[in-house]
Amino acid sequence: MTIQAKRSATIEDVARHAGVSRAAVSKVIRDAYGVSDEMRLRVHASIAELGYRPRAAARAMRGSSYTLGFEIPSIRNHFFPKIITGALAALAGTRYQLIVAPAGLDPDGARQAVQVLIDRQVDGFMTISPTLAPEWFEEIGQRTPVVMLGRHDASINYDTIAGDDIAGARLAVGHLRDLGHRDIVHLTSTPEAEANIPSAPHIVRAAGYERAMTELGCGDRIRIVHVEPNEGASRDAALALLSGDERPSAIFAGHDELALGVLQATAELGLTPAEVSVIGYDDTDIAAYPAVSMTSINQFGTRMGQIVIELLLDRIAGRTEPVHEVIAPRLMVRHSTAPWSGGASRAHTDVRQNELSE
Amino acid sequence: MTIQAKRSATIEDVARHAGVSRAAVSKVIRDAYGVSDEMRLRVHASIAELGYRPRAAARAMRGSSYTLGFEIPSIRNHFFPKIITGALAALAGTRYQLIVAPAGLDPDGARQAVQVLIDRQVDGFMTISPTLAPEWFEEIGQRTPVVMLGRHDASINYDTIAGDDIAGARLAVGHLRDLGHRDIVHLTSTPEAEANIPSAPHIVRAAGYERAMTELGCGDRIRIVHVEPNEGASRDAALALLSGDERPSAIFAGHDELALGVLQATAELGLTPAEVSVIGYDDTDIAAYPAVSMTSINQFGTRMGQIVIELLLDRIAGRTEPVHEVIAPRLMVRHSTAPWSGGASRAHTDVRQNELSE
DNA sequence: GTACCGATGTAGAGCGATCTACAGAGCACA
DNA sequence: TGTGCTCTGTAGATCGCTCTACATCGGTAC
Repeated sequence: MTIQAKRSATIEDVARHAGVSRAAVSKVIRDAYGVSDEMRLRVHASIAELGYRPRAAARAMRGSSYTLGFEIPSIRNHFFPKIITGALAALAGTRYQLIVAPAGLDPDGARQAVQVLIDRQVDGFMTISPTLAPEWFEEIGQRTPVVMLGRHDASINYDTIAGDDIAGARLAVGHLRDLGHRDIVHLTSTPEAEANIPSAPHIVRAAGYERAMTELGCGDRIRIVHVEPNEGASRDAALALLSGDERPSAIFAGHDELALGVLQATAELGLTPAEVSVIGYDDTDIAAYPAVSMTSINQFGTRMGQIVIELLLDRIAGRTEPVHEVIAPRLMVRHSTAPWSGGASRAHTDVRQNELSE
Repeated sequence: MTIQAKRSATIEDVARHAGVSRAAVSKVIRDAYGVSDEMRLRVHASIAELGYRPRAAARAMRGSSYTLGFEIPSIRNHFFPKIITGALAALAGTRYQLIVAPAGLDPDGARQAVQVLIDRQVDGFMTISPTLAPEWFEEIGQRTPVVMLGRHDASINYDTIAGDDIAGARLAVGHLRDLGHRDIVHLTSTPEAEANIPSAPHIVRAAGYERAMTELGCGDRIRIVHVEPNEGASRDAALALLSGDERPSAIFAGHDELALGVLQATAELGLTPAEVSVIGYDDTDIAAYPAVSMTSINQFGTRMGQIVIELLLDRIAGRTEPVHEVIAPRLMVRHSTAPWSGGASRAHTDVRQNELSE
């Protein structure tokens, strides 16, 4: 054991150790054509003995980095880990690795995170950026496989995968309607920028809400409330809404975090689900937690993560036509929704547990 | 304009466009010594015009990649996002970027994730690996700055940052003791491998529990139950524990996820906090959620994330002596703990020693 | 006038892989 | 025996940066 910190082995060291050329070693580690069994064995033995690991940076200079990247907005949203879990499972057994670039805190964080991935020369990446321009991704998509998650872009140079937000909104409104609710408010978080991207999930959900309300005979009750995308703001908005004159009988929130804020407000006001039902979107684990037990729309995030990987690997393998996947959502009925009491003070909360989850 | 998808600009293009040498451009983008103001301006103008971005891979070949990496175990644990949030804040304004390598699903996932980061030649990384050998990190630490989070290793080639788990356990036990509880069981998740790392957080918490129990006059009631680290297993174990003859009056869980499983069990058995109090560790956001309202130990994860970045940047700047940070935890009292009712429903008899062994 | 000096810029090697082009061996077939 | 083909393995260029060594230049000191 030498004193100085030894540099770790390079392909050159392996080649010398095995008594072959660098190119030969390269072929072996890439499983490329033109290697005899005997050679393969010898090289693998040397690799093992020297503890050699190819440097991703050097590989990326000419070939591929064997790295896929995920750009993730605010990591505190519990929906995203589901996607990553699914992706990791799909990646097991391939030679590809996953890195995650969390969007930073400033407004331009998503774009920067995408740049981080491109700068690292990932072989493909997934992005969840409701606010970035499609044109930008069209351009990037010409060079690097891209999957956009959540948005329903009609892209040609990149793929998309999204939940069927129209159907999801329909499920939510339909469920409330079945329970006798008519005054259903939609609470959504639409930052200014997102308003420019009509294919963004929240925009589509809102459109789905309007359509469902109309189809179910509540077209005259359509009411959409916009709010900053955090639980506190949602609670405040809900408090105002629920203590005003025109109290709705149900609130359909654009995602679970908002719905949790609403639940907080109903708790503070002492309102039961029979008086004001609440339904979220994403079915994050906190919604499923028994003490919370919030009705929500499940988007099958784990499955989405798997498909993202499949789409990326397909593109890497050469596919050029765009694919637009849409996943049917599913209603998860829990205890935050109940038959409308008709405006009476208190009513029973019947127990309908739906324990299936991811 | 040509038809083919244009390759993005390289340093060569910028140099030509600005009418200077590659080396000059390199100096400008690295803010290195020996650049005139006039030159800096010209180069920056060309960079902007061409939309040039240096490739991380090429930089990593000779210099640094300006990338820091975080190895994160199971991303579904809500504690880790806090750390990342803190790190992102500390990173804003520096030239460094953060990438995250999620540990895969197989048993060796943590090691592989660390390798992913090393292969990508990050300039430094953080790891949360309760089970990997210190020797391995001592060796890596000679070449790359490493911060180990959670473990109390007495390392010399890498830094550590951890909550004061002895103090945390003391807070938990002390709080329960103050409420009149004596039969306090410690529920901990210790996979086989972790048992070999005495500095791992769960091991230290368990030791802290024993010490606190002894100091607070409950040395004869020490009972430690091991369980697989997931909510379901925890619930099952709690159900068994709470419906057995020797029902404890309180359960101190090694982390929130386990505590949530216990809460589920107490809910199913209809036990109130006055009968069986529950306390967790990590103070994840689900614990703070009003409907859950679980007493827990806060570890200041966001602050930890900041410090991790500071430690890494310090090392990169040349520090060689190890630093071992310890963060004092804080008790967050909520509604899952309450003064002991005195065992109204059942009397507790003798208490056996725990079954911890090898 | 010569020597020295600091400041600025350039030339060219080098990082560790991949990839293209090609050489040599072995074999089949006319 | 000569030709052509497949199969293995090698040589050497190359990717886009950084870094070391050195050239140049104007100013100052002696």
